[in-house]
Amino acid sequence: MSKRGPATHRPGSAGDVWLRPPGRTGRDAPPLSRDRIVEEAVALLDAEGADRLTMRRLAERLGTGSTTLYWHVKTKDDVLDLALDMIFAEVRIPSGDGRGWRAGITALIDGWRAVLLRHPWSAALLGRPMLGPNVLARSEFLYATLLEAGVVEPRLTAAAYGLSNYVIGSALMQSTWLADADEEVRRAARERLRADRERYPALAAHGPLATDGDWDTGFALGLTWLLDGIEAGIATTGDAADAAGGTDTAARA
Amino acid sequence: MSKRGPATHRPGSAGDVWLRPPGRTGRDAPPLSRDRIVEEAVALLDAEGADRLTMRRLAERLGTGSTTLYWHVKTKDDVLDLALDMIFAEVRIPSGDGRGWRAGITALIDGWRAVLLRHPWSAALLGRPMLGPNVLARSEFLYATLLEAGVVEPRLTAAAYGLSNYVIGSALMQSTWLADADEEVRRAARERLRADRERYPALAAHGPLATDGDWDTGFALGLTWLLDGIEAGIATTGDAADAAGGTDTAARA
DNA sequence: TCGGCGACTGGACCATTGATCCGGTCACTG
DNA sequence: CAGTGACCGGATCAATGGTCCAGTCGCCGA
Repeated sequence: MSKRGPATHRPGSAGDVWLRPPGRTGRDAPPLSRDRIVEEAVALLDAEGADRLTMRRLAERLGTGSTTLYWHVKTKDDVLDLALDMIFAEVRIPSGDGRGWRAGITALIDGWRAVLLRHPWSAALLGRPMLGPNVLARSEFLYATLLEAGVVEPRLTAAAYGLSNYVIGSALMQSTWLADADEEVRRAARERLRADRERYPALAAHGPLATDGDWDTGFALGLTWLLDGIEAGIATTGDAADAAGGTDTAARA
Repeated sequence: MSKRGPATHRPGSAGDVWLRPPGRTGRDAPPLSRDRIVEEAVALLDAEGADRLTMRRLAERLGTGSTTLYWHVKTKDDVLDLALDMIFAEVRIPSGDGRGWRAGITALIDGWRAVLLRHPWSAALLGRPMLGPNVLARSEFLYATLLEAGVVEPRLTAAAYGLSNYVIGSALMQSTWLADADEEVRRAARERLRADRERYPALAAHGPLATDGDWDTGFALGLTWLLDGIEAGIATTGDAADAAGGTDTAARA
């Protein structure tokens, strides 16, 4: 390693002058923008999980020093917030065609859930205010669709929140349970539950560990229940019911 | 401080012999058990939040050195897991009196939610397998009650998960939104949303920021929807409906 | 042509944190 | 009273988030 080491301290010059490539200190990669950082952060998070994301590792992947990142980003939390918002861009906002509000909302929620599961680290980050443009756009669609469907105020907030919270909770639990130490913790937990069978009879027989898998139908069922409840509220109140132009509303009522 | 300092290194002797109280190196507090650690951890978490919990601070509050904690506990995550399970002991498990399954489940879920909101740090920790005895006991009650009510398998898991996920998501969002930088971030967010009013019209008019507060009725509404859906499933399937001994089931069907 | 200015980069450095090493102390037993 | 095992803690390590400040590069006005 030819101990040039920390003694000389010549910042910027990576070796002798003769070895230094011309122009921009070498390295022809795009000049490191906030977007590139976040993009790479998402890749790193996808690949190695939330706790393996450090500023140094991220910088290394980007071919720069860790300090440089702080010029584009104030703190590490910024990176996380930006990454969280970025993946929400993957959720396609359903076009407001004539397929009714239920179809639109179902599509949105399903896409939302798919994204959260595709990036398992995201579930653990949901405990922070989500105010990025992509998140807001999806929420806007949700509120707008519910409004068009005729949902009014005491129930409007409940519906929007209920749906969001349901997705978030489901994704959080599922990705926790799946990603966290695959097949090892789960078997240990199963064993432990079977050992205490007399203490938790129902849980041991029908618990989440017994029926491993098939989260999808369970999720869909719960979603249906919520939507049914919302729809029933519209029918009861009755006002502005078919301002939505959705045939689905009338059909199911 | 009379620089006796790090030079001498006399472990265990906190000062001269004359100053040392007799017996057990002084300090008459109970001899530091795992329970006492977790108890204090919960107190610290309640008082200062999740990110202020360090092993050193915790040890300081307990009047010991940080190293000692690792004799009772393997890692910091252990402390968090134990703390999370400990607060669930506060949730009273409803007695199976004749008030029907809906009343029991509602009571459980409400208690659950109350605890999560009373200890706001807990919401952020939900992204880890919850296998403590207290959590398991509550889940056991949930499953047992649903089984007694006559909910069968495709819908059983969906019901149990749906309810849990709904509480978790709701508590996560609410305590995030409330605890996180009170009244400052919220106003900034409100402002930002009002600024982009034309981009997010529905959100700005009826968003979570507009109708600040009254989370309770919203939560109750969503819970009703879920319970209605579960109940409808029982009525449809019809088998083993009144094996529960609950009068409520028959009454509402 | 040149001086400098602003955008950007990174090596050294700092404080904090989780965790470990290892030399202790204490109550209790034979 | 020696010995044993439960328990304690100062020093220390490695990793991490974040800052300081000395640099480099492209560009723009004089």
